Amino acid sequence: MVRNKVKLAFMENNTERRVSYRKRQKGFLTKARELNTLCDVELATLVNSPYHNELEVFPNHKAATGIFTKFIDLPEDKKSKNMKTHEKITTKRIEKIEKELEKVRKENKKME
Amino acid sequence: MVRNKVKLAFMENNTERRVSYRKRQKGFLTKARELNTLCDVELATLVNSPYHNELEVFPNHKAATGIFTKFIDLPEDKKSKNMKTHEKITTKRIEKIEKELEKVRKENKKME
DNA sequence: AACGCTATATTTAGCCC
DNA sequence: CGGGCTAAATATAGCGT
Repeated sequence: MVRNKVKLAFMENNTERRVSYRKRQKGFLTKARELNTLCDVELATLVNSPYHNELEVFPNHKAATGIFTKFIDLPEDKKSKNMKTHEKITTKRIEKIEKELEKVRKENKKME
Repeated sequence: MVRNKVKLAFMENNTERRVSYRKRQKGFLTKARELNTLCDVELATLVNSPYHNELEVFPNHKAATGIFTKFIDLPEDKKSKNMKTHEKITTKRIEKIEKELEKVRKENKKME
């Protein structure tokens, strides 16, 4: 992502991975905070890594628990009110992801 | 964050907010994916917004449910200082094993 | 191991269609 | 509205301490 591009794959070097983790974890939380504040959406994240003792939770333990609980308890049928619409959305999302995947693959090839 | 800086506050303009949301949501998921892949940590996110019908879940419904459940079920006493010490020991052990793993990997590469 | 620095890669606000 | 473009802001890999 800088100086040299980094291939999107597990970083095998322990030291580098740890340093990268610390930096990226910080950036990730910043992005979460920005999205949350600017657009006022319900957002929670959870990171469990061997690099810190406690879990990294956003925005905080209580709020995250609330959001997660609501998600887990969500009955199956609530997840697709209208199957056709649901399928359409899913298809679109898959197309998007496939495009991104293709992009990433091309980028990775370039770097080799 | 570009052209003009944006104040870290709720965007009052509906259209701008929606556009910003779409862009930032995409960026946020990318960052989650990168952190997850590069550092191989247990990571889950959940975004519920009025801008899309479904919840945005990372990495997927099943994995997220698992991670969230584990988090919610975590008993209070697991957060005690004793536990932290224990976790520290575990972390150290993991570090040791990882170093060994790295060593082995290097040796394997040499042999290729 | 953790920090600070900086050169680049990446993200994204403001526009245009 | 949703997609594409681009300039400017940010994030971060590699390196020195």
